[in-house]
Amino acid sequence: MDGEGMLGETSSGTQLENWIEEQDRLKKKLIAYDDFPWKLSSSVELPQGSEMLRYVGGVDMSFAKEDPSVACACLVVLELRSLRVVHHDFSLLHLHVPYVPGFLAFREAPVLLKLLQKMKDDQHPFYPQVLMVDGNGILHPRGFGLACHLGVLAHLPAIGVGKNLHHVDGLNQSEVRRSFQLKESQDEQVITLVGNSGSTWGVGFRPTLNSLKPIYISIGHRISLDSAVKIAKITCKYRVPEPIRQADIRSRAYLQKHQRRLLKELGPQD
DNA sequence: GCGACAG
DNA sequence: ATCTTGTCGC
Repeated sequence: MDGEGMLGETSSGTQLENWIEEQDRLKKKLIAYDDFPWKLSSSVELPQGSEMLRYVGGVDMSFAKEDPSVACACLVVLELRSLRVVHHDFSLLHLHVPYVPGFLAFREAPVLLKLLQKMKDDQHPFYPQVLMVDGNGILHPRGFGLACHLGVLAHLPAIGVGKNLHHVDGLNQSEVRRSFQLKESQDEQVITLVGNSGSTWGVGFRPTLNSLKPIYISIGHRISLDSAVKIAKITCKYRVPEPIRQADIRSRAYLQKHQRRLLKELGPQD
């Protein structure tokens, strides 16, 4: 009668407090600068032993309309130069954790981490050097979105990519659109997201001339905003960066293909 | 108090 | 996140 149960808890607020504590604890491990051995550009001579960025990962999840708790998680790895998928893996599961704005990671991170861990355990040659995440990084109420969460727990450089703006620190979509219009005469496709407090949360980015609606890039882990934007630019064939787009397409297709078996096997569970 | 709120 | 038809344009 009191609206509890939204989180499956018996005492309202307790779970949220735990989640906030967890985010604040992990946030202390966040690295907000380039912290990787590879290079983005080969314009200059390669110092001996230095490697290039070659394998870019992407993660996303899809859900069944019949039962929103039935989900498909997908991890893809693309070869940067060709933007071809060189690895993909899926996980079908039943989610018990609800989606709560600001706490997406507690719903999606566990299964995505498993997919990454599986590759690592197998010492897979295409294990990603950087991960693009369908969800924000520090562009988040407490500065620690899904991309940060995954990055820190997987010890992997990560980039947050949002298709909608999470309103934080006074930021809002119409404001971003106005900013683009002011610079529209020029070739400007990137708008820095500076909140009322003066801090920079990420950038609004219009990948193609067609896409009026921007995507929102923010730091996940072990990478600077500049590098994150560079990688977003070179992975965009369409509005959504290819690693995330492929994870999205494939997770949805896989879910549909196995829908019949899913509803029967996962449905009666619990 | 009311509205806003990644996926 | 998911539903859903057509439609405009290269």
